[in-house]
Amino acid sequence: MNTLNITFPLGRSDVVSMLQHFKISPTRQRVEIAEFLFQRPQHLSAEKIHTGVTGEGNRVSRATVYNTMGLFSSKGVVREILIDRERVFYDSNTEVHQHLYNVDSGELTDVYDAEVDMVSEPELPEGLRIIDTDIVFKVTSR
Amino acid sequence: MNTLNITFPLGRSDVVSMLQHFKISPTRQRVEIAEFLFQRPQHLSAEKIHTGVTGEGNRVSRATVYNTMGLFSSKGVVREILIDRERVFYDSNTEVHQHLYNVDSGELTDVYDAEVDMVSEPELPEGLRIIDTDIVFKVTSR
DNA sequence: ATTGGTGCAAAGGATTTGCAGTCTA
DNA sequence: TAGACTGCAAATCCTTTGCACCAAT
Repeated sequence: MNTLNITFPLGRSDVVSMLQHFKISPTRQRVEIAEFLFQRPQHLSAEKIHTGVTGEGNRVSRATVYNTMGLFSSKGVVREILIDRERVFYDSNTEVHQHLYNVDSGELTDVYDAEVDMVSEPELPEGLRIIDTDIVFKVTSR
Repeated sequence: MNTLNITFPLGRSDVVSMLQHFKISPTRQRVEIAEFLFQRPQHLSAEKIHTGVTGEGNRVSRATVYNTMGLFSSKGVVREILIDRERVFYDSNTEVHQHLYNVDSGELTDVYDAEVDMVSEPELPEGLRIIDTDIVFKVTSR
């Protein structure tokens, strides 16, 4: 996966070059969405993104948020996380890392423990290649 | 996680004792659903389960399928898999294993490579314990 | 002009919920 | 009889889609 080293937060010009790096034309809406996403590493739902971006005084439709996040995911700008039954989360943290999901609270946090990287890849059928490895530790306090 | 060694397929009496083992009262619907699930290790959506069970001549409502699968998941009878944006899958394979998800076809297959088990667990905040570790390798043929 | 991008509202579809009826201890 | 369970249909709510308008090359 084509990732970048990011120093949060990213300013407007950083965001623009990032989008160009991923061959995405930096329209106003996309830049505003990306700026919001890369203020810090975070896990956001489409709705949160929409609220956040419009809350900053920008005008972006819900449909465009979905379009844009679909585009960003497919290009590798963000990572799609499917953990919560309710909705999709988008992870603005592009570093290699894993997730801790608290099933009681729904809270999702990052894990960086180096040892996890030792996971060896499975035998793959001909012609297939791994594009992403998702590791989620489900935890409870009960 | 409280798992059992299962030899597929499970017959009605096996299913009944399994449910009792998990402290689930074996109603007619639950037994029929479990029988369908444990014919073989498989990944099924709620809709597929409903179609399959009623197709065998049993009468179970969609709501009961959802109720039952929620109950089975919470008790550890099956494992919930959230990979497909569209719907939840339930895994009747309770052995420790990982998944290969073909993003092109949506196909989900099991992985048993022993090496993957070497994954070490992350440092956990006080009072939390891991109840499940999900590892998904996303693959493509493109 | 053509292509790509956006916005709005409606549609779609999986899952949940309310509630009445049913079974069972 | 109480409590657990089920079924039906309506409601919910995230996400997608159809389509008209706008922007940029």
